[in-house]
Amino acid sequence: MNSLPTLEPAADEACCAPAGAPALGAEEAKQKALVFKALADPNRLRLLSIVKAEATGESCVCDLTEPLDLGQPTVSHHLKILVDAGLLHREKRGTWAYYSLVPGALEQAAGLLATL
Amino acid sequence: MNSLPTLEPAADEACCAPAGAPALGAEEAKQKALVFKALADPNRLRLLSIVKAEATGESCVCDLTEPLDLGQPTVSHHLKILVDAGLLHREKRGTWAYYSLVPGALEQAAGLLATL
DNA sequence: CCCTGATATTGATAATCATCAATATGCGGG
DNA sequence: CCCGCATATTGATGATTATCAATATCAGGG
Repeated sequence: MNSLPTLEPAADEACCAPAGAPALGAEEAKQKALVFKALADPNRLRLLSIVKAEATGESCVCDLTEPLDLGQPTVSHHLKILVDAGLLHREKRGTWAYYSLVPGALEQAAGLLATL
Repeated sequence: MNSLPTLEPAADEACCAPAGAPALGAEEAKQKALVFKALADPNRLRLLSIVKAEATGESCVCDLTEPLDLGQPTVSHHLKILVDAGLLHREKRGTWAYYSLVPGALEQAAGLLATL
């Protein structure tokens, strides 16, 4: 249903830009923009922050709706965007869904800026 | 006219988060989201990339409209957003406007992810 | 002093997005 | 087997946003 490589396949172009196109190509730019789009919302940044700050490394949706003062469907929606962007991992155990940071994902997102 | 601290005043809060709020606060999140909002557009990423790749370190608008296949007003609009976000610097010499990367701005933006 | 060219601004429009209410799904307990 | 709870999905609505056409600003040249 989705073909969003977003983060993982960062190595989709050769090391040397083809002569005449040293700068970011259109498709490459669109891919990178997807990650920043996911980060471009205050509530999503707070979600990442809360999950990161959790001692266990994971949080369930029920712990996330209250501090953000948002409805449960809205939080689920934001979480889905973060998962699709490759930033969060989702694991369902019983009735609860636990979200955790994808290891290295934030560092990789930061690295996107270095390779502009 | 604008009160967008965005990048520069990153030191607007104490070093230690107030007890009870270990995660990102609402206002802090909004500020950081502003920077990522500026980065969340493919054309703006390409603008940054082109300016960065330029040997002289700067580009004028006339050199930026063509590779992006966008109208001149649209490019000016995107450039303004990048300037407001603290990522680009604008200098007008004669009839031309030259844009250059603000030194360290991309690194600082990347650092925002480390301090979530 | 007008004229040309480069850039910025304004106004309008279509697309995207954040949010909520309502509903669906699916697990665990009685 | 039905019920309640946690989460996901759908549909609708209001708010942003990206884009363009038209116009304004403004420097330099004739």
